[in-house]
Amino acid sequence: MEPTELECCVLGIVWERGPVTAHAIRTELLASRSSFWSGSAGAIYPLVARLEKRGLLRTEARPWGDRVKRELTLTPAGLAALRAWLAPLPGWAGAVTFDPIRTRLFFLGALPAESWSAFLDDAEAKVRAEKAALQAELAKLSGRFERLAAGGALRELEARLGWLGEVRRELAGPEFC
Amino acid sequence: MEPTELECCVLGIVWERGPVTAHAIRTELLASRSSFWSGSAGAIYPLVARLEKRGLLRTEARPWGDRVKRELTLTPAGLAALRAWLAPLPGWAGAVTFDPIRTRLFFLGALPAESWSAFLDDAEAKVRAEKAALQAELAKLSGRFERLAAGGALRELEARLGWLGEVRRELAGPEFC
DNA sequence: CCGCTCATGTAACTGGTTACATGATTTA
DNA sequence: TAAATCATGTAACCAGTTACATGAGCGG
Repeated sequence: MEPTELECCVLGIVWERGPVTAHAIRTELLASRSSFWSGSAGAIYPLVARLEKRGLLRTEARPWGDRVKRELTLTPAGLAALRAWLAPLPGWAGAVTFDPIRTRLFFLGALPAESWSAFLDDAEAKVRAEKAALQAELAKLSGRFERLAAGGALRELEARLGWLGEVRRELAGPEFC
Repeated sequence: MEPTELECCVLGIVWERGPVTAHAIRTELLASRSSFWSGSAGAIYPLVARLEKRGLLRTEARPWGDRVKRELTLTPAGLAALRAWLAPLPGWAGAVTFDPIRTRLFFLGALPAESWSAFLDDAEAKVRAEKAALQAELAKLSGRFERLAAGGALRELEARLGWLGEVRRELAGPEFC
């Protein structure tokens, strides 16, 4: 079966970070700025077990007290799966992404016109906050692709801010509609 | 319990389109450019039943042959739920969205450097195709908020194209990393 | 009368969430 | 030594997917 985005993302993290524990993967996902990746234990541990059963990951158990610490590495099949996921891109890769603000704007007419401005203030404040946090993080990144990816996220947030400004001008303007 | 994004989106569609059948909601979601909204029957029909049980939707059964056609309308509680969903925005509303291309770029180093350019070509072609389709659709839209939302989606796609160009320049440039 | 669109559903499955449970190691 | 962090898992649940099943109405 087609692996999920999260599964392949985990393969990618293992590829990049060398031998890692499932816990380290979790913390990396939890640190991600995107709300898409939760990294809950209930997602990661079964997922890792799944990938291991499919032969994409290999775990090496290290004694740690009277428990074991399981360090994950990619198998050749795992690397192949990662590469197959990277390219070619799925058909929907270019599709418009899910933006909760844009989705809500569709139905903004259900709120009284007096509150539209407050809605836009709220949206702008939240995007700006995210942008500031991302910029602070970007300054600390060193990896080539990490920086490029963060740059993309930054451009996305800037596009949203520009758009919110346009929406504000349009809604403040002529009411003929 | 907190309603899901899909549930509230359905409330919004019912608010906007007046009395509609569940089927019409499906087709509207299926037509959406975002791959996020699938509108499968197995999602919509149980969802509508759920919203009805919670008193957010009311259905009026119309005889149609020897079956019934169920037309949905918002209840006052449904309108209140829709408004509560619209504002205030959830804390994560400003977060960076999920972009499959950006996610993959993180791990592009797992592919040989010779194939990076093909990856970017592929990504650019897919985003451009989406942009063209969206522009064609935008020309046909008439609703104020519909147009504004589509404009936001367009800006997002343009930001991604700009970013892909930047990535290309960066990767073509100095290899010192 | 054939095929398309409108229309309503169900059943099995699955990936991910929330919440819980446990214990080792490190650091203040 | 107490608190924070590292570490591994499980159980119940749930929303959404895929695939299936059925049938009305309509245009060619």
